Amino acid sequence: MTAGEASGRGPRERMVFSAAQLLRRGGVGATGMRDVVEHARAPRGSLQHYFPGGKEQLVNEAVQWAGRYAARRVARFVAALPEPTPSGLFAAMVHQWTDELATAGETSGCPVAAAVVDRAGACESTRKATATAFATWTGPVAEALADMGVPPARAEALATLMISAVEGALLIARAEGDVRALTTVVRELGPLLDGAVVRD
Amino acid sequence: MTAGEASGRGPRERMVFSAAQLLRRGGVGATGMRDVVEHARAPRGSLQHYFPGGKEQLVNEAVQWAGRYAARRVARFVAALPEPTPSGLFAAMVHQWTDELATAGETSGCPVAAAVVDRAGACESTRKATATAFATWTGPVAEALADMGVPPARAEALATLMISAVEGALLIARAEGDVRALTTVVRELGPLLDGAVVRD
DNA sequence: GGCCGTCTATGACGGCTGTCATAGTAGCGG
DNA sequence: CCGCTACTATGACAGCCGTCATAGACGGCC
Repeated sequence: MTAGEASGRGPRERMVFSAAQLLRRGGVGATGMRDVVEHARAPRGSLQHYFPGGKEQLVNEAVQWAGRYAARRVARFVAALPEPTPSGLFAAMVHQWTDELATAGETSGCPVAAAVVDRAGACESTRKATATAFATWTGPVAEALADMGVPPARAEALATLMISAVEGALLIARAEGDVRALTTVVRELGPLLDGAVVRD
Repeated sequence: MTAGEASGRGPRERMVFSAAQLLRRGGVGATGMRDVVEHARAPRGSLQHYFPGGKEQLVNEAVQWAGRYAARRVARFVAALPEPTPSGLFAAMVHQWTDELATAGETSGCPVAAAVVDRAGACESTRKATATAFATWTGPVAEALADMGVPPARAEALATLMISAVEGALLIARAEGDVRALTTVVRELGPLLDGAVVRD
């Protein structure tokens, strides 16, 4: 979700991308439509053209985009891992955020989490969008675990645990302005994850 | 954080309580000052009297209150546990939310998480308030683990892991409208927690 | 009674928000 | 050149927000 991710694309995709970006730092309330347009360097008039459903639609698409993005990341991690282990995958997933906090000194959060916090109770369509986003994120993780030798039944559960831990630790890390919680979670959860692998 | 928690108290404490309550469901943006006053059945004029620092102060106090509340809960769990084990404590912590979702069919989230998502990047004082809230929550948990036989060095780390897992699973549960993530996390993390106990 | 500190009441203000109405331009097939 | 579709431009609107100014009520204490 770094910069340059959406250059060359059409204005529509740039707006979705920018919305996700802005959601990460201030939540739904602090993310104005005008801000999105400006951040995406898109024409303002295009808003009502591409997103007749208004802010709700834009937020929903941003959330779904984030889900697909996370899934893509996982796939890339798995492909790049020298010798794939569950703890290695988990470390790679977390590393993305520790890096960001280390370089920028301040983290943005997860756009899906922001949508849940701000809209889950008020807007059913957005709630569903966040649910599918988590699902499209959990899927590849569970699949990767299964490929590493984790029994399929447990792979799904462990994937949920991994994502829960990441999201929670990210909250704490943002609060503390420090990567401590993220690194702690990686260290403590690693052995458990690797222990679920069944040698064959 | 159930109803009746703040009856009989002065209007000031009622407003802090109500703020925390409202933060849980819609985040900071959706929580208006007028809403807080109405929810607390407090006089509107008292706002600028008790909270001259405005919304920022009110949110900060609500967050700190939530931290103390969570710590109190943990202490009560520990006292009530028949035979104290780390997994038992963790299950009790999570049970509070599964209960709420089961009865109400819809969960509110954690006010501290809401404050982080909506204000961590914009308001330094609120960010610090969330950090101390997490700290006052983690403290009793780590202490309880140490009392159960977990080496103090690991107790702190495991407490962070537990709270991370709860917060993350709560996000997923709200998104899915289902307790699945919460129960999964309890089941998968339990053995790891109990395994950290050093018999003497 | 007069004063004062604590608390409450109420209306107004400026600013920002999402949304919409209306009009305009660009490009293309005919 | 016409007409059509896709896209953009811009200003206005109603509504809500947090904040503040001002003034009133209550109660104790000299």
